[in-house]
Amino acid sequence: MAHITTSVEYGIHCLLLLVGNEDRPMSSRDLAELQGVSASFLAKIFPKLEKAGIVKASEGVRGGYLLARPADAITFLDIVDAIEGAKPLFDCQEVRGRCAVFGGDAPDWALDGVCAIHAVMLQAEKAMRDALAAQTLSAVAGRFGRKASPAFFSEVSTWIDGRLTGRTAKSGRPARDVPD
Amino acid sequence: MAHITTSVEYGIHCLLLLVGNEDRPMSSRDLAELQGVSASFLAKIFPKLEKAGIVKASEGVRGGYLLARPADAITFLDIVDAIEGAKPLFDCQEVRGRCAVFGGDAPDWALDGVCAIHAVMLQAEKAMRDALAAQTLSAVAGRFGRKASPAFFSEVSTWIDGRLTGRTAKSGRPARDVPD
DNA sequence: AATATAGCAGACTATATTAGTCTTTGTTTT
DNA sequence: AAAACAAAGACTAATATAGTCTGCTATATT
Repeated sequence: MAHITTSVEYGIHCLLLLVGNEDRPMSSRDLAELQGVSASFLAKIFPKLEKAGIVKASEGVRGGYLLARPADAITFLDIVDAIEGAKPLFDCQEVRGRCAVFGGDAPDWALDGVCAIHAVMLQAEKAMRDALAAQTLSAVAGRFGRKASPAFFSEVSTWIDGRLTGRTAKSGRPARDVPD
Repeated sequence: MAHITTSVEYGIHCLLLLVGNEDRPMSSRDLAELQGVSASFLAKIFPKLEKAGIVKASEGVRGGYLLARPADAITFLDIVDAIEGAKPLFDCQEVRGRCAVFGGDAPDWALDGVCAIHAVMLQAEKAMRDALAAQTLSAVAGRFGRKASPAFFSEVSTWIDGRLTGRTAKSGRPARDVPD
């Protein structure tokens, strides 16, 4: 699989939907259905985002998730690290110490500091992480907003409202379904 | 596993040993033993480096591998792409088209161009690739050379010579073993 | 010419990770 | 009390990686 996983992709899509949504928590189920992805899979992603302080959860019937911070204080790097746990781009096997001429006992100069190859990889990883850190949720949401049709956001809002008003009032059925 | 694999790590270690080795092909077996890694695993890596034009192979008894180009014309990116086949950092699932408000038929504006999230990931990937492309084999070899003990290179050279003179002369036994 | 040593290709195994499901528990609103 | 939520964890399936083994062809040395 790719280094940046599907979990991150789903997570970011959800967080973008939460931008500008301050007072109406959204459940992971609704977020999943709105986007056509697996609800039980999303349910495993959000606790990680919560532990990282990116979203805050509220339990109970009208519970759900909201952004825990302003969208311009959440970077893509924050999200990637929250979900994937800062996994390294490269995992050095320390081959340098195994050279046969050392006869199983590598000298100090050979093991001192970071392996020259590893150093290059760390530099590349930093370049990637810097690029991710330069992108905030609000910037990307803004970019998308400029592209989306004007009607889109109100349609989404209506969809969510339909979801919420369908709750508890009558049955578990979403409000889009034909009422009796 | 990490995105940049152990195969790449082994490959680069071997290529660094081939820098400055113009007229004495080294077999993948000797490269493996010199570095204490699996010979059969290395044997699967080198054909990829050859197809990419990074090394050239010679068959037969005194055969092996040499760099196919000057070491300052081989970048880490060349090596990573040769071995891993340019695999993407991020594999976009095109979630944007599945939004429930589209009702299964996403409008053009939603699918136009590259997904906003994907664009960020491509930018991060480019930053990483640029960093890898900026590092040549000769630069890293030079950096290592400044760090290594002066005796190291002649010890390695002696080890290789021992390997080669042991060939064919008597048996498969390397020349380091006691002669009769 | 014979042989050992080389590259190369492909089948094979083991293990780890990822994507995804399902069940249980506890909380909160209505 | 019932329904809707979060959260935790056990579980499965598919894929990728690391690594082994076998067989084939080519070639330099003897």
